[in-house]
Amino acid sequence: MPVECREKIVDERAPSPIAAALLDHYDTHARTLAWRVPPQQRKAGVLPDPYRVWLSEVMLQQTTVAAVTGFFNAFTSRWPTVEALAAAPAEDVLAAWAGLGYYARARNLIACARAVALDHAGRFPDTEAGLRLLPGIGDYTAASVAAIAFNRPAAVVDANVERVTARLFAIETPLPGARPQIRQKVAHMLPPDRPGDYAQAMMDLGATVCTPRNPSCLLCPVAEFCEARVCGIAESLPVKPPKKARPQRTGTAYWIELDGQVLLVQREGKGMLGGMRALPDDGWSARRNGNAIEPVAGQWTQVGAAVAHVFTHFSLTLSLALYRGPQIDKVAIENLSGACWWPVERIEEAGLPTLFAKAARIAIQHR
DNA sequence: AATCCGGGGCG
DNA sequence: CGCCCAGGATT
Repeated sequence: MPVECREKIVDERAPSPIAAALLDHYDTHARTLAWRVPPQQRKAGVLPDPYRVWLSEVMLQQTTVAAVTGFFNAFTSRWPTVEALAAAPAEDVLAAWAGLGYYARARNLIACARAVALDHAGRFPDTEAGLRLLPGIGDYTAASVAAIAFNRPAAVVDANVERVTARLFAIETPLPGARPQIRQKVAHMLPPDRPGDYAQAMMDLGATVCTPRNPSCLLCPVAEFCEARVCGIAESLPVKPPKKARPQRTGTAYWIELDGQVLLVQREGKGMLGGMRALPDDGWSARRNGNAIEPVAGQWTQVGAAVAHVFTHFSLTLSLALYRGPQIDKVAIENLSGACWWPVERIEEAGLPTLFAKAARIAIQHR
């Protein structure tokens, strides 16, 4: 075999100096997070509980660490194992998820926990491919659980890693087109002995140093390797596609209270806020305004203060109407699909998504 | 490849 | 106020 060829092979297997610098920095600057094992144990080679890694990763999908931490602690206190979560009533899990958003995650979380408990004897698959087959686990989450919980050499690419990598290699191709190239760079740098720490080191760097705006290049452990910094274009990377305008919609929610109880409904299993408890409303959606038709005949009071709420792809101005009588038949109104009466004093426990929690708060002030 | 799906925090 | 975030499922 020619020497050049052998050298090339050896060169490709040489540890990436970037990964080495990242890991050194991680060893002294890793964030302390609720789902991580303490530094002492981590340095001793102790891996985190796959259940906790999976739960944290699902919660962290498009969601910040600050928003997740409280929910993670509440979930793991209440359901310490995947078997416990699998055995929980779905409505309890959905209610516990209320306020965290992207409720399909909660529905998939339940399905995944039950699949692991029933089909895998309570053990998460320890490979990327095995994990990828479970509900709610896509490319990113499969790679991250495989790397972090099982130390598998998986390329973990989230928004942090995309940003760090796009800057390190001055990749000016707009996302998502740049993803294959980014993924290849991440895989190429991957240190075979510490895939989990490497993934978390990249994410920590993106979260604390290589931030979207005002990156702290002076504090960056890999600044000397960063092509974007040399070019002075770090802050402009990665290039993202232009955002679409958000339509403005209007709708109405209805507060029907009788004997200290308020009428709630359960929303359809799919779509907006799917499966969640809610106030009855007039059918507003991202596509159209609500029809403002009251669910039952009677006297209604319009509350002046409406709820302004911003979703990912539209903004909603939600009006609120309070039922003022005459006294209605409790049984009759339960014909509304998924209707149930809920004690007003315990409204916090109903598991209302934030939009309806806001509306309920205003209704209680005005009743 | 596009679109749909929450909510909060930050500059 | 706009931008961002440990993305996945569906079409």
